[in-house]
Amino acid sequence: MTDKQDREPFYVTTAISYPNGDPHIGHAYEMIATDAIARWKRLEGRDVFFLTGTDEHGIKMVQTAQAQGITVQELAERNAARFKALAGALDISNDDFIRTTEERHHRSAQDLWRKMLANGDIYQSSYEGWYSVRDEAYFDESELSEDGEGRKFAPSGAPVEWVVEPSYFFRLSAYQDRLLKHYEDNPDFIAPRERRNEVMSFVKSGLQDLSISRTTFDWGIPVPDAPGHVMYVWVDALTNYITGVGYPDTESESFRRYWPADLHVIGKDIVRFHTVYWPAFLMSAGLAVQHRVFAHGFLTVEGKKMSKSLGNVIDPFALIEEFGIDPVRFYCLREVSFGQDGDFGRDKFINRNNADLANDLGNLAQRSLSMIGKNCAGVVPKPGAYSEADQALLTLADTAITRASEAMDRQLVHEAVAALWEVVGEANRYFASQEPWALKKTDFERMGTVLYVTAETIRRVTIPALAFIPGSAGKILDFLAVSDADRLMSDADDAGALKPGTVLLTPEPVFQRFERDKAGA
RNA sequence: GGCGGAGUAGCUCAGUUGGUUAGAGCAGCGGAAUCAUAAUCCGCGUGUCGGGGGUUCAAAUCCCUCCUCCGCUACCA
Repeated sequence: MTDKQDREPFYVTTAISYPNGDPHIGHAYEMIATDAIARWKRLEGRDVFFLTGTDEHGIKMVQTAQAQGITVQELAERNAARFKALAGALDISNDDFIRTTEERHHRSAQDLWRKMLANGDIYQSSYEGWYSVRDEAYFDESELSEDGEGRKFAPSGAPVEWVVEPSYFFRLSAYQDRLLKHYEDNPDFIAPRERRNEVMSFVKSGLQDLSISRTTFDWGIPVPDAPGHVMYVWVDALTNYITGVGYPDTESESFRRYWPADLHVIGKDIVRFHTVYWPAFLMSAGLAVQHRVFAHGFLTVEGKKMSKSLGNVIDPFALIEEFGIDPVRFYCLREVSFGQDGDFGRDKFINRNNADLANDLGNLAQRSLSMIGKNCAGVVPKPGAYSEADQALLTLADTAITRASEAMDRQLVHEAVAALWEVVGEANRYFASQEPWALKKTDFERMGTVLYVTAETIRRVTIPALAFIPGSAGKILDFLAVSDADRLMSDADDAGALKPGTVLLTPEPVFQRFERDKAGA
């Protein structure tokens, strides 16, 4: 591997999670998908910086803490630790975990504020609206209901009153044209495509200035030189992406190296914040805009929306406990079209695990490698001349790897996985049709060639699979005696890198199979 | 309401410069094989391609209309 400085940097982030509750499968999903992208880029030899973290300020944290009878600091500590633990439990390869309550982040957000202020984009005015004290939130007139006496109520049923609150505003209206031009000039800025259309029509419809400070609570980053004001959480939260690489020290090595980010992976619900507000803030502060935002969909559970009241919230820790990390990762990456909504269903999960992992890949590795173990003394056989069938399989591996790479460049993770597994399926057909167990008696040398081609194909497919199922793919590569240094995409591309004569380890089953429940939900 | 997207086998979907018998994976049924984690391989689908109308020699693929679902339509994140 070459020196870090010689490799092209790639900076990727998840959205930071709001830790006013326990992490659920949706948080896990975003981490897993982003991790797959980060790992893939590392396999390609890029110098990856992968950031995730928690967004700990804002009114909801205060409310949740109150409800639980603890301080908001205690709540933040406790839950941020759980999110951090989740990343660990999922084998996420993040390089840093940022918390917005950290001092480095306060400095960063305040500096960004000052830059926007200096640029003339922040001014003081007042925010007026219908405010519900109980909800501690403003509501639009259209959301309110009215009783017979002209009193208005929030959707929650709480009474609202007209409140005028002093607030700082960001001159978002001034950025409409620049944003539109940015979208036009950078057609890949927002993905998937549908999201781009939505954002553009939103911006075209006209932008109003944004209220970016609050005075009704103090759990936030203080606005510089403005006692009583804390920053609107989104100003604070979005800034994490630059804090994570060293802002406000724009001359730091990491900032210069990694900013602007190559990719922000986010949920579809926060597209606007990332594609309208965030680039506008950056432009205002004189910073480069991130290259791309990809919005993923949401997961339902057994076809139903996840909710506390339905009691169908999936605890990712429990899931990993029951099935292991890689099956969970694989399901999220393979079963869901990245960018669209998906469903987590127990039967579907088990089917996917059994079919693709245990039966197809796991068993293929087991049957071929154990034949090498038993018939070739555990040493990679030397292949003879390739037959048409051999060549076809080897060529398919080539094209699949290429297709997978192209898909990953567009974050079509599910397509990348599918491309690789097409090879696995074909390798099984190849193995069955070549019948090496029969060749053992009739043409021992030919058997060796078939086993070699199969093992080599497994090697070439398993290297890219490290991005998706790092633990299990790593085990298979261990059996193949592939050293850590030889597990890059360039090695997968290198047909024939598996050297005859290499002593292999005795293979063991890598994947488990699971029984489907009798009670099919 | 406005703008946008979608409706293809039980499930998830592929399939638009319109053109051979509309495909894949999973699930299901039958068979083969035995190297392997009872894994694998082969075979099996009379699908109104949402409904209706139209253009065309020819439409899942173009036009019109209707139905259904979804997203966006700003300051809780």
